[in-house]
Amino acid sequence: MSTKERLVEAGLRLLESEGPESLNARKLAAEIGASTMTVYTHFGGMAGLYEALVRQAFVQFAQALAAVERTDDAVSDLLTLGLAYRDFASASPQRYRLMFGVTAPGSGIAAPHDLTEEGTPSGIPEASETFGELRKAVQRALDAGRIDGDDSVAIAAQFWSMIHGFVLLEMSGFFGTEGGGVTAVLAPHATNLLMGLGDDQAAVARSAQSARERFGDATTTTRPGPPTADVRRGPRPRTDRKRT
Amino acid sequence: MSTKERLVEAGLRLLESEGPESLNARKLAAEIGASTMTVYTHFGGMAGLYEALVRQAFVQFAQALAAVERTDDAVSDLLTLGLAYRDFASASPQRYRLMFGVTAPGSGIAAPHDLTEEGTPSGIPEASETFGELRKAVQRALDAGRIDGDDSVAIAAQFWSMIHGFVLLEMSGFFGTEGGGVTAVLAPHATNLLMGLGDDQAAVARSAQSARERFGDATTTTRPGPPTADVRRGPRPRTDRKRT
DNA sequence: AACCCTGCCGTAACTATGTTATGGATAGCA
DNA sequence: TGCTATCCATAACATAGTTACGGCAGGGTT
Repeated sequence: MSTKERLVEAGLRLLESEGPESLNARKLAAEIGASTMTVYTHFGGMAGLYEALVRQAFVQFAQALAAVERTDDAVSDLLTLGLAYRDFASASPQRYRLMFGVTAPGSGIAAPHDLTEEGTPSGIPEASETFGELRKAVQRALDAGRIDGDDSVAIAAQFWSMIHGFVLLEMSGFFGTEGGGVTAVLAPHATNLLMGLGDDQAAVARSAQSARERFGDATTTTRPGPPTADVRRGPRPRTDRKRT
Repeated sequence: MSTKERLVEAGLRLLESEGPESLNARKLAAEIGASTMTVYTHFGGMAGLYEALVRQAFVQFAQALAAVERTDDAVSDLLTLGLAYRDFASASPQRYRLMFGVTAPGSGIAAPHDLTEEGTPSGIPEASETFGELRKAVQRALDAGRIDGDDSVAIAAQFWSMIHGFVLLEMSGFFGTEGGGVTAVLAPHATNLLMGLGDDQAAVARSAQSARERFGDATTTTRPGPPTADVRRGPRPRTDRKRT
Protein backbone atom coordinates (compact mmCIF):
# COMPACT_ATOMS: atom_id res chain seq x y z
CA MET A 1 0.00 0.00 0.00
CA SER A 2 1.39 3.37 -0.95
CA THR A 3 2.04 6.09 1.55
CA LYS A 4 -0.85 8.01 0.09
CA GLU A 5 -3.24 5.14 0.63
CA ARG A 6 -1.89 4.48 4.09
CA LEU A 7 -2.54 8.08 5.06
CA VAL A 8 -6.15 7.89 3.91
CA GLU A 9 -6.66 4.55 5.61
CA ALA A 10 -5.15 5.81 8.84
CA GLY A 11 -7.26 8.95 8.62
CA LEU A 12 -10.55 7.09 8.37
CA ARG A 13 -9.48 4.67 11.08
CA LEU A 14 -8.44 7.41 13.49
CA LEU A 15 -11.58 9.36 12.71
CA GLU A 16 -13.69 6.45 13.85
CA SER A 17 -11.61 5.40 16.84
CA GLU A 18 -10.52 8.71 18.31
CA GLY A 19 -12.80 11.32 16.85
CA PRO A 20 -12.32 14.18 14.47
CA GLU A 21 -9.97 16.12 16.72
CA SER A 22 -7.31 13.49 16.12
CA LEU A 23 -7.27 14.19 12.41
CA ASN A 24 -4.25 16.47 12.55
CA ALA A 25 -1.10 16.37 10.53
CA ARG A 26 1.28 15.35 13.30
CA LYS A 27 -0.82 12.54 14.74
CA LEU A 28 -1.66 11.25 11.31
CA ALA A 29 1.96 11.28 10.20
CA ALA A 30 3.05 9.54 13.38
CA GLU A 31 0.40 6.89 12.78
CA ILE A 32 2.13 5.78 9.59
CA GLY A 33 5.63 6.49 10.87
CA ALA A 34 6.33 9.53 8.74
CA SER A 35 6.70 13.26 9.09
CA THR A 36 4.07 15.87 8.51
CA MET A 37 5.62 16.70 5.17
CA THR A 38 4.04 13.64 3.60
CA VAL A 39 0.68 15.36 3.89
CA TYR A 40 1.96 18.18 1.71
CA THR A 41 3.85 15.95 -0.71
CA HIS A 42 0.78 13.87 -1.49
CA PHE A 43 -2.19 16.09 -0.80
CA GLY A 44 -0.92 19.64 -0.85
CA GLY A 45 -2.19 20.22 2.67
CA MET A 46 -4.77 19.09 5.15
CA ALA A 47 -7.63 20.29 2.95
CA GLY A 48 -6.48 17.98 0.20
CA LEU A 49 -6.23 15.13 2.64
CA TYR A 50 -9.75 15.78 3.89
CA GLU A 51 -11.02 15.75 0.35
CA ALA A 52 -9.31 12.40 -0.23
CA LEU A 53 -10.93 11.08 2.93
CA VAL A 54 -14.32 12.24 1.71
CA ARG A 55 -13.80 10.61 -1.67
CA GLN A 56 -12.74 7.33 -0.09
CA ALA A 57 -15.68 7.46 2.31
CA PHE A 58 -18.08 7.95 -0.58
CA VAL A 59 -16.49 5.00 -2.38
CA GLN A 60 -17.15 2.88 0.70
CA PHE A 61 -20.66 4.31 0.88
CA ALA A 62 -21.45 3.47 -2.74
CA GLN A 63 -20.10 -0.04 -2.20
CA ALA A 64 -22.27 -0.52 0.88
CA LEU A 65 -25.35 0.55 -1.04
CA ALA A 66 -24.46 -1.44 -4.15
CA ALA A 67 -24.15 -4.51 -1.97
CA VAL A 68 -27.89 -4.44 -1.34
CA GLU A 69 -29.40 -7.20 -3.40
CA ARG A 70 -31.83 -6.27 -6.12
CA THR A 71 -35.01 -8.32 -6.10
CA ASP A 72 -38.24 -8.18 -8.05
CA ASP A 73 -39.81 -6.06 -5.32
CA ALA A 74 -38.48 -2.60 -6.16
CA VAL A 75 -40.05 -0.99 -3.09
CA SER A 76 -38.50 -3.59 -0.82
CA ASP A 77 -35.17 -2.84 -2.47
CA LEU A 78 -35.69 0.87 -1.89
CA LEU A 79 -36.49 0.36 1.78
CA THR A 80 -33.58 -2.01 2.25
CA LEU A 81 -31.38 0.59 0.65
CA GLY A 82 -32.61 3.04 3.24
CA LEU A 83 -31.76 0.66 6.07
CA ALA A 84 -28.31 0.13 4.61
CA TYR A 85 -27.89 3.88 4.28
CA ARG A 86 -28.78 4.45 7.90
CA ASP A 87 -26.56 1.58 8.98
CA PHE A 88 -23.58 3.01 7.14
CA ALA A 89 -24.09 6.37 8.77
CA SER A 90 -24.58 4.88 12.23
CA ALA A 91 -21.46 2.76 11.90
CA SER A 92 -19.33 5.91 11.88
CA PRO A 93 -21.18 9.15 12.45
CA GLN A 94 -17.97 11.15 12.19
CA ARG A 95 -17.31 9.72 8.77
CA TYR A 96 -20.83 10.56 7.66
CA ARG A 97 -20.54 14.13 8.88
CA LEU A 98 -17.20 14.47 7.17
CA MET A 99 -18.70 13.25 3.92
CA PHE A 100 -21.35 15.90 3.82
CA GLY A 101 -18.96 18.73 4.25
CA VAL A 102 -20.15 20.11 7.49
CA THR A 103 -17.95 22.81 8.85
CA ALA A 104 -17.30 24.00 12.33
CA PRO A 105 -16.13 27.36 13.53
CA GLY A 106 -12.49 27.57 14.45
CA SER A 107 -11.32 25.16 11.83
CA GLY A 108 -10.00 26.88 8.77
CA ILE A 109 -11.46 24.09 6.75
CA ALA A 110 -14.13 24.91 4.26
CA ALA A 111 -16.75 22.39 3.35
CA PRO A 112 -15.32 20.11 0.67
CA HIS A 113 -18.17 21.04 -1.60
CA ASP A 114 -17.23 24.66 -1.39
CA LEU A 115 -13.77 24.02 -2.69
CA THR A 116 -14.91 23.38 -6.22
CA GLU A 117 -15.82 25.59 -9.10
CA GLU A 118 -19.09 27.43 -9.13
CA GLY A 119 -22.17 25.73 -10.43
CA THR A 120 -21.14 22.20 -9.71
CA PRO A 121 -23.82 20.64 -7.56
CA SER A 122 -21.27 18.68 -5.61
CA GLY A 123 -17.53 18.91 -5.76
CA ILE A 124 -17.22 15.22 -5.03
CA PRO A 125 -18.04 13.17 -8.10
CA GLU A 126 -18.10 10.01 -6.02
CA ALA A 127 -21.06 11.47 -4.15
CA SER A 128 -23.25 11.38 -7.20
CA GLU A 129 -22.89 7.62 -7.36
CA THR A 130 -24.58 7.37 -3.99
CA PHE A 131 -27.50 9.38 -5.26
CA GLY A 132 -27.45 7.34 -8.46
CA GLU A 133 -28.07 4.15 -6.52
CA LEU A 134 -31.06 5.77 -4.89
CA ARG A 135 -32.34 7.15 -8.19
CA LYS A 136 -32.13 3.80 -9.94
CA ALA A 137 -34.10 2.12 -7.17
CA VAL A 138 -36.77 4.80 -7.48
CA GLN A 139 -36.83 4.37 -11.25
CA ARG A 140 -37.42 0.64 -10.83
CA ALA A 141 -40.30 1.36 -8.46
CA LEU A 142 -41.70 3.72 -11.08
CA ASP A 143 -41.28 1.15 -13.84
CA ALA A 144 -43.00 -1.47 -11.72
CA GLY A 145 -45.98 0.83 -11.32
CA ARG A 146 -45.65 0.90 -7.57
CA ILE A 147 -45.35 4.67 -7.38
CA ASP A 148 -46.44 7.47 -9.69
CA GLY A 149 -44.46 10.25 -11.23
CA ASP A 150 -42.24 11.06 -14.14
CA ASP A 151 -39.11 12.39 -12.47
CA SER A 152 -37.06 9.82 -10.65
CA VAL A 153 -34.49 12.46 -9.70
CA ALA A 154 -37.03 14.61 -7.87
CA ILE A 155 -38.54 11.59 -6.12
CA ALA A 156 -35.15 10.19 -5.17
CA ALA A 157 -34.29 13.59 -3.74
CA GLN A 158 -37.29 13.29 -1.45
CA PHE A 159 -36.11 9.94 -0.17
CA TRP A 160 -32.64 11.35 0.24
CA SER A 161 -33.90 14.35 2.21
CA MET A 162 -35.89 12.02 4.43
CA ILE A 163 -33.07 9.70 5.33
CA HIS A 164 -30.35 12.33 5.44
CA GLY A 165 -32.35 14.40 7.87
CA PHE A 166 -33.29 11.38 9.93
CA VAL A 167 -29.73 10.13 10.17
CA LEU A 168 -28.38 13.49 11.26
CA LEU A 169 -31.11 14.08 13.82
CA GLU A 170 -30.67 10.56 15.11
CA MET A 171 -26.93 10.97 15.61
CA SER A 172 -27.57 14.26 17.38
CA GLY A 173 -29.62 12.31 19.87
CA PHE A 174 -33.01 13.78 19.09
CA PHE A 175 -34.63 10.36 18.82
CA GLY A 176 -33.16 8.92 21.98
CA THR A 177 -29.98 6.98 22.29
CA GLU A 178 -31.08 3.42 21.70
CA GLY A 179 -31.96 3.45 18.04
CA GLY A 180 -35.72 3.33 18.38
CA GLY A 181 -36.05 6.12 15.88
CA VAL A 182 -36.01 3.74 12.95
CA THR A 183 -39.27 2.04 13.84
CA ALA A 184 -40.82 5.13 15.39
CA VAL A 185 -39.92 7.72 12.76
CA LEU A 186 -38.04 6.52 9.72
CA ALA A 187 -40.20 3.51 8.88
CA PRO A 188 -43.53 5.37 9.21
CA HIS A 189 -42.08 8.26 7.24
CA ALA A 190 -41.02 5.98 4.39
CA THR A 191 -44.42 4.31 4.45
CA ASN A 192 -46.22 7.64 4.34
CA LEU A 193 -44.03 8.92 1.55
CA LEU A 194 -44.57 5.80 -0.53
CA MET A 195 -48.30 5.97 -0.02
CA GLY A 196 -48.27 9.62 -0.94
CA LEU A 197 -46.47 8.61 -4.10
CA GLY A 198 -49.29 6.27 -4.91
CA ASP A 199 -48.29 2.91 -3.55
CA ASP A 200 -50.87 0.73 -1.86
CA GLN A 201 -50.94 0.36 1.91
CA ALA A 202 -50.91 -3.41 1.88
CA ALA A 203 -48.17 -3.51 -0.74
CA VAL A 204 -46.04 -1.12 1.28
CA ALA A 205 -46.57 -3.24 4.38
CA ARG A 206 -45.45 -6.36 2.52
CA SER A 207 -42.39 -4.63 1.12
CA ALA A 208 -41.52 -3.19 4.51
CA GLN A 209 -41.77 -6.60 6.12
CA SER A 210 -39.59 -7.99 3.34
CA ALA A 211 -36.99 -5.27 3.89
CA ARG A 212 -36.94 -5.93 7.61
CA GLU A 213 -36.34 -9.63 7.04
CA ARG A 214 -33.69 -9.01 4.42
CA PHE A 215 -31.81 -6.65 6.65
CA GLY A 216 -32.02 -8.84 9.72
CA ASP A 217 -32.35 -7.21 13.09
CA ALA A 218 -29.46 -4.87 12.40
CA THR A 219 -31.89 -1.98 12.37
CA THR A 220 -32.19 -1.83 16.12
CA THR A 221 -28.67 -2.80 17.10
CA THR A 222 -27.09 0.56 17.55
CA ARG A 223 -26.41 0.64 21.21
CA PRO A 224 -27.96 -1.25 24.07
CA GLY A 225 -29.59 0.94 26.62
CA PRO A 226 -32.61 1.41 28.81
CA PRO A 227 -35.88 2.00 27.01
CA THR A 228 -37.04 5.57 26.92
CA ALA A 229 -40.42 7.12 26.46
CA ASP A 230 -39.04 9.85 24.22
CA VAL A 231 -40.79 8.79 21.05
CA ARG A 232 -43.52 6.22 20.98
CA ARG A 233 -43.13 3.47 18.44
CA GLY A 234 -45.31 1.35 16.27
CA PRO A 235 -46.84 2.08 12.89
CA ARG A 236 -49.64 4.57 12.78
CA PRO A 237 -52.99 2.91 12.09
CA ARG A 238 -54.70 4.01 8.93
CA THR A 239 -58.26 5.17 9.22
CA ASP A 240 -60.88 6.41 6.82
CA ARG A 241 -60.57 9.76 5.22
CA LYS A 242 -62.21 12.56 7.09
CA ARG A 243 -62.89 15.41 4.71
CA THR A 244 -63.82 18.85 5.92
CA MET B 1 -25.50 45.82 26.28
CA SER B 2 -23.09 43.83 28.39
CA THR B 3 -19.75 42.64 27.12
CA LYS B 4 -21.13 39.12 27.15
CA GLU B 5 -24.06 40.04 24.97
CA ARG B 6 -21.87 42.07 22.66
CA LEU B 7 -19.61 39.10 22.13
CA VAL B 8 -22.50 36.84 21.18
CA GLU B 9 -23.99 39.48 18.93
CA ALA B 10 -20.66 40.06 17.21
CA GLY B 11 -20.15 36.34 16.85
CA LEU B 12 -23.41 35.75 15.03
CA ARG B 13 -22.83 38.82 12.89
CA LEU B 14 -19.30 37.81 11.90
CA LEU B 15 -20.44 34.27 11.26
CA GLU B 16 -22.90 35.50 8.71
CA SER B 17 -20.76 38.16 7.09
CA GLU B 18 -17.32 36.55 7.04
CA GLY B 19 -17.86 32.87 7.52
CA PRO B 20 -17.04 30.45 10.30
CA GLU B 21 -13.29 30.82 9.98
CA SER B 22 -13.58 34.35 11.36
CA LEU B 23 -15.04 33.07 14.62
CA ASN B 24 -11.74 33.15 16.47
CA ALA B 25 -10.93 34.70 19.77
CA ARG B 26 -8.66 37.45 18.48
CA LYS B 27 -10.92 38.69 15.70
CA LEU B 28 -13.96 38.46 17.90
CA ALA B 29 -12.29 40.40 20.71
CA ALA B 30 -11.08 43.05 18.30
CA GLU B 31 -14.62 43.39 16.98
CA ILE B 32 -15.85 44.61 20.34
CA GLY B 33 -12.63 46.43 21.21
CA ALA B 34 -11.41 44.07 23.87
CA SER B 35 -8.73 41.49 24.42
CA THR B 36 -9.06 37.76 24.01
CA MET B 37 -9.27 37.40 27.76
CA THR B 38 -12.91 38.48 27.72
CA VAL B 39 -13.77 35.19 26.06
CA TYR B 40 -12.36 33.33 29.05
CA THR B 41 -13.75 35.69 31.63
CA HIS B 42 -17.30 35.30 30.36
CA PHE B 43 -17.45 31.93 28.65
CA GLY B 44 -14.52 29.92 29.96
CA GLY B 45 -13.18 29.47 26.46
CA MET B 46 -14.21 29.28 22.87
CA ALA B 47 -16.34 26.18 23.42
CA GLY B 48 -18.46 28.08 25.91
CA LEU B 49 -18.79 30.94 23.48
CA TYR B 50 -19.93 28.57 20.75
CA GLU B 51 -22.53 27.12 23.04
CA ALA B 52 -23.81 30.60 23.82
CA LEU B 53 -23.99 31.30 20.09
CA VAL B 54 -25.98 28.12 19.54
CA ARG B 55 -28.39 29.01 22.32
CA GLN B 56 -28.93 32.49 20.95
CA ALA B 57 -29.39 31.13 17.44
CA PHE B 58 -32.05 28.73 18.69
CA VAL B 59 -33.81 31.60 20.44
CA GLN B 60 -33.88 33.46 17.13
CA PHE B 61 -35.06 30.30 15.41
CA ALA B 62 -37.93 29.75 17.81
CA GLN B 63 -38.93 33.40 17.40
CA ALA B 64 -38.92 33.10 13.62
CA LEU B 65 -41.16 30.04 13.78
CA ALA B 66 -43.42 31.51 16.44
CA ALA B 67 -43.93 34.53 14.20
CA VAL B 68 -45.81 32.38 11.69
CA GLU B 69 -49.45 33.22 12.03
CA ARG B 70 -51.82 30.51 13.16
CA THR B 71 -54.95 30.26 11.04
CA ASP B 72 -57.86 27.87 10.96
CA ASP B 73 -56.08 25.79 8.31
CA ALA B 74 -53.67 23.72 10.36
CA VAL B 75 -52.04 22.14 7.33
CA SER B 76 -51.44 25.52 5.76
CA ASP B 77 -49.88 26.59 9.04
CA LEU B 78 -47.68 23.51 9.01
CA LEU B 79 -46.51 24.15 5.47
CA THR B 80 -45.90 27.81 6.17
CA LEU B 81 -43.89 26.77 9.19
CA GLY B 82 -41.80 24.65 6.86
CA LEU B 83 -41.20 27.56 4.51
CA ALA B 84 -40.20 29.75 7.44
CA TYR B 85 -37.90 26.99 8.67
CA ARG B 86 -36.18 26.74 5.33
CA ASP B 87 -36.00 30.51 5.04
CA PHE B 88 -34.32 30.81 8.41
CA ALA B 89 -31.74 28.21 7.42
CA SER B 90 -31.13 29.78 4.02
CA ALA B 91 -30.70 33.22 5.51
CA SER B 92 -27.54 32.07 7.26
CA PRO B 93 -26.43 28.55 6.44
CA GLN B 94 -23.43 28.85 8.72
CA ARG B 95 -25.65 29.70 11.63
CA TYR B 96 -27.87 26.71 10.86
CA ARG B 97 -24.90 24.35 10.69
CA LEU B 98 -23.57 25.77 13.92
CA MET B 99 -26.90 25.16 15.59
CA PHE B 100 -26.98 21.50 14.80
CA GLY B 101 -23.63 20.81 16.29
CA VAL B 102 -21.79 19.67 13.26
CA THR B 103 -18.14 19.07 13.83
CA ALA B 104 -15.22 19.32 11.52
CA PRO B 105 -11.88 17.62 11.68
CA GLY B 106 -9.06 19.76 12.93
CA SER B 107 -11.17 21.82 15.22
CA GLY B 108 -10.94 20.72 18.78
CA ILE B 109 -14.56 21.63 19.13
CA ALA B 110 -17.00 18.91 19.98
CA ALA B 111 -20.58 19.09 18.90
CA PRO B 112 -22.49 21.15 21.45
CA HIS B 113 -24.87 18.28 21.99
CA ASP B 114 -22.00 16.05 22.99
CA LEU B 115 -20.98 18.37 25.77
CA THR B 116 -23.86 17.47 28.00
CA GLU B 117 -24.58 14.62 30.31
CA GLU B 118 -25.41 11.23 28.92
CA GLY B 119 -28.96 10.43 28.03
CA THR B 120 -30.12 13.93 27.34
CA PRO B 121 -31.61 14.01 23.87
CA SER B 122 -30.19 17.44 23.22
CA GLY B 123 -27.85 19.49 25.34
CA ILE B 124 -29.48 22.69 24.19
CA PRO B 125 -32.82 23.17 25.91
CA GLU B 126 -33.66 26.02 23.55
CA ALA B 127 -33.63 23.49 20.70
CA SER B 128 -36.64 21.66 22.03
CA GLU B 129 -38.75 24.77 21.64
CA THR B 130 -38.14 24.61 17.92
CA PHE B 131 -39.42 21.07 17.82
CA GLY B 132 -42.29 22.06 20.08
CA GLU B 133 -43.54 24.57 17.52
CA LEU B 134 -43.53 21.84 14.92
CA ARG B 135 -45.24 19.36 17.22
CA LYS B 136 -48.02 21.77 18.14
CA ALA B 137 -48.74 22.44 14.47
CA VAL B 138 -48.95 18.71 13.84
CA GLN B 139 -51.24 18.29 16.81
CA ARG B 140 -53.58 20.91 15.42
CA ALA B 141 -53.64 19.10 12.09
CA LEU B 142 -54.49 15.92 13.96
CA ASP B 143 -57.20 17.64 15.96
CA ALA B 144 -58.69 19.09 12.79
CA GLY B 145 -58.90 15.61 11.32
CA ARG B 146 -56.68 16.49 8.42
CA ILE B 147 -54.17 13.76 9.16
CA ASP B 148 -54.42 10.47 11.01
CA GLY B 149 -52.39 9.17 13.89
CA ASP B 150 -52.10 9.29 17.61
CA ASP B 151 -48.52 10.42 18.17
CA SER B 152 -47.82 14.02 17.27
CA VAL B 153 -44.22 13.63 18.36
CA ALA B 154 -43.48 10.81 15.92
CA ILE B 155 -45.26 12.62 13.09
CA ALA B 156 -43.54 15.91 13.82
CA ALA B 157 -40.25 14.03 13.77
CA GLN B 158 -41.02 12.95 10.23
CA PHE B 159 -41.62 16.51 9.14
CA TRP B 160 -38.47 17.56 10.92
CA SER B 161 -36.40 14.86 9.22
CA MET B 162 -37.80 15.93 5.89
CA ILE B 163 -37.02 19.59 6.18
CA HIS B 164 -33.74 19.19 8.04
CA GLY B 165 -32.44 16.85 5.36
CA PHE B 166 -33.73 19.05 2.59
CA VAL B 167 -32.18 22.18 4.02
CA LEU B 168 -28.78 20.59 4.50
CA LEU B 169 -28.74 19.00 1.05
CA GLU B 170 -29.88 22.27 -0.45
CA MET B 171 -27.11 24.27 1.17
CA SER B 172 -24.60 21.66 0.02
CA GLY B 173 -25.67 22.47 -3.51
CA PHE B 174 -27.29 19.16 -4.36
CA PHE B 175 -30.43 20.80 -5.64
CA GLY B 176 -28.71 23.41 -7.75
CA THR B 177 -27.78 26.89 -6.73
CA GLU B 178 -30.87 28.90 -7.52
CA GLY B 179 -33.33 27.60 -4.99
CA GLY B 180 -35.48 25.51 -7.28
CA GLY B 181 -35.33 22.67 -4.82
CA VAL B 182 -38.28 23.97 -2.85
CA THR B 183 -40.77 23.53 -5.65
CA ALA B 184 -39.05 20.49 -7.14
CA VAL B 185 -38.36 18.51 -4.00
CA LEU B 186 -39.57 19.97 -0.71
CA ALA B 187 -43.10 20.88 -1.75
CA PRO B 188 -43.84 17.52 -3.43
CA HIS B 189 -42.29 15.75 -0.46
CA ALA B 190 -44.51 17.59 1.99
CA THR B 191 -47.53 16.88 -0.18
CA ASN B 192 -46.70 13.20 -0.39
CA LEU B 193 -46.09 12.96 3.33
CA LEU B 194 -49.38 14.66 4.12
CA MET B 195 -51.27 12.40 1.75
CA GLY B 196 -49.56 9.40 3.26
CA LEU B 197 -50.76 10.65 6.61
CA GLY B 198 -54.29 10.64 5.32
CA ASP B 199 -54.96 14.13 4.07
CA ASP B 200 -56.91 14.59 0.87
CA GLN B 201 -55.15 15.59 -2.32
CA ALA B 202 -57.38 18.54 -3.05
CA ALA B 203 -57.20 19.73 0.54
CA VAL B 204 -53.42 19.54 0.48
CA ALA B 205 -53.34 21.48 -2.76
CA ARG B 206 -55.51 24.21 -1.26
CA SER B 207 -53.38 24.41 1.88
CA ALA B 208 -50.19 24.46 -0.17
CA GLN B 209 -51.52 27.31 -2.29
CA SER B 210 -52.50 29.13 0.88
CA ALA B 211 -49.04 28.65 2.35
CA ARG B 212 -47.41 29.94 -0.83
CA GLU B 213 -49.54 33.06 -0.75
CA ARG B 214 -48.98 33.63 2.94
CA PHE B 215 -45.26 33.35 2.56
CA GLY B 216 -45.02 35.49 -0.55
CA ASP B 217 -42.41 34.75 -3.15
CA ALA B 218 -39.64 34.50 -0.57
CA THR B 219 -39.39 30.81 -1.29
CA THR B 220 -37.35 31.25 -4.44
CA THR B 221 -35.20 34.22 -3.52
CA THR B 222 -32.06 32.51 -2.38
CA ARG B 223 -29.44 33.52 -4.88
CA PRO B 224 -29.65 34.56 -8.49
CA GLY B 225 -27.66 32.35 -10.75
CA PRO B 226 -27.58 30.56 -14.06
CA PRO B 227 -30.18 27.86 -14.43
CA THR B 228 -28.93 24.34 -14.03
CA ALA B 229 -30.28 21.07 -15.32
CA ASP B 230 -29.46 19.23 -12.12
CA VAL B 231 -32.98 18.73 -10.89
CA ARG B 232 -35.97 19.41 -13.03
CA ARG B 233 -38.41 21.83 -11.53
CA GLY B 234 -42.08 22.29 -11.39
CA PRO B 235 -44.49 20.25 -9.33
CA ARG B 236 -44.76 16.65 -10.38
CA PRO B 237 -48.20 16.10 -11.88
CA ARG B 238 -50.32 13.74 -9.95
CA THR B 239 -51.86 10.96 -11.98
CA ASP B 240 -54.45 8.36 -11.27
CA ARG B 241 -53.59 5.51 -9.04
CA LYS B 242 -52.20 2.55 -10.89
CA ARG B 243 -53.11 -0.41 -8.78
CA THR B 244 -51.40 -3.71 -9.33
C1' DA C 1 -9.90 56.47 56.50
C1' DA C 2 -7.42 52.27 55.64
C1' DC C 3 -7.72 47.63 54.19
C1' DC C 4 -9.08 43.78 51.53
C1' DC C 5 -11.78 40.96 48.54
C1' DT C 6 -13.93 40.23 44.13
C1' DG C 7 -14.84 40.71 39.35
C1' DC C 8 -13.27 42.32 34.97
C1' DC C 9 -9.68 42.99 31.89
C1' DG C 10 -4.95 43.70 29.33
C1' DT C 11 -0.18 42.08 28.38
C1' DA C 12 2.58 38.57 27.41
C1' DA C 13 3.90 34.00 27.12
C1' DC C 14 2.92 28.96 26.28
C1' DT C 15 1.13 25.16 23.42
C1' DA C 16 -0.75 22.95 19.49
C1' DT C 17 -1.30 22.77 14.64
C1' DG C 18 -1.08 24.01 9.68
C1' DT C 19 2.42 25.39 6.68
C1' DT C 20 6.82 26.45 4.35
C1' DA C 21 11.93 26.55 3.46
C1' DT C 22 15.67 23.82 2.83
C1' DG C 23 18.37 20.00 1.95
C1' DG C 24 19.22 14.96 1.49
C1' DA C 25 18.29 10.34 -0.43
C1' DT C 26 16.80 7.38 -3.98
C1' DA C 27 15.32 5.87 -8.57
C1' DG C 28 15.27 6.28 -13.30
C1' DC C 29 17.52 7.71 -17.40
C1' DA C 30 20.56 9.69 -21.01
C1' DT D 1 28.79 9.69 -14.59
C1' DG D 2 25.74 13.28 -14.30
C1' DC D 3 20.92 15.09 -14.39
C1' DT D 4 16.33 15.27 -12.91
C1' DA D 5 12.24 14.23 -10.49
C1' DT D 6 10.09 12.39 -6.54
C1' DC D 7 9.76 11.58 -1.90
C1' DC D 8 10.78 12.71 2.60
C1' DA D 9 12.89 14.67 7.18
C1' DT D 10 14.41 18.57 9.95
C1' DA D 11 13.58 22.82 11.42
C1' DA D 12 11.49 27.07 11.52
C1' DC D 13 7.39 30.18 10.98
C1' DA D 14 2.42 31.77 11.49
C1' DT D 15 -1.83 31.40 13.60
C1' DA D 16 -5.06 30.46 17.24
C1' DG D 17 -6.63 28.59 21.79
C1' DT D 18 -5.20 29.01 26.31
C1' DT D 19 -3.00 30.38 30.69
C1' DA D 20 -0.13 33.13 34.08
C1' DC D 21 0.17 37.26 36.05
C1' DG D 22 -0.80 41.73 37.41
C1' DG D 23 -3.57 46.07 37.40
C1' DC D 24 -7.72 48.55 38.41
C1' DA D 25 -12.24 49.79 40.08
C1' DG D 26 -16.03 49.04 43.26
C1' DG D 27 -17.87 47.70 47.47
C1' DG D 28 -17.85 46.09 52.03
C1' DT D 29 -15.35 45.68 56.62
C1' DT D 30 -12.80 47.18 60.43
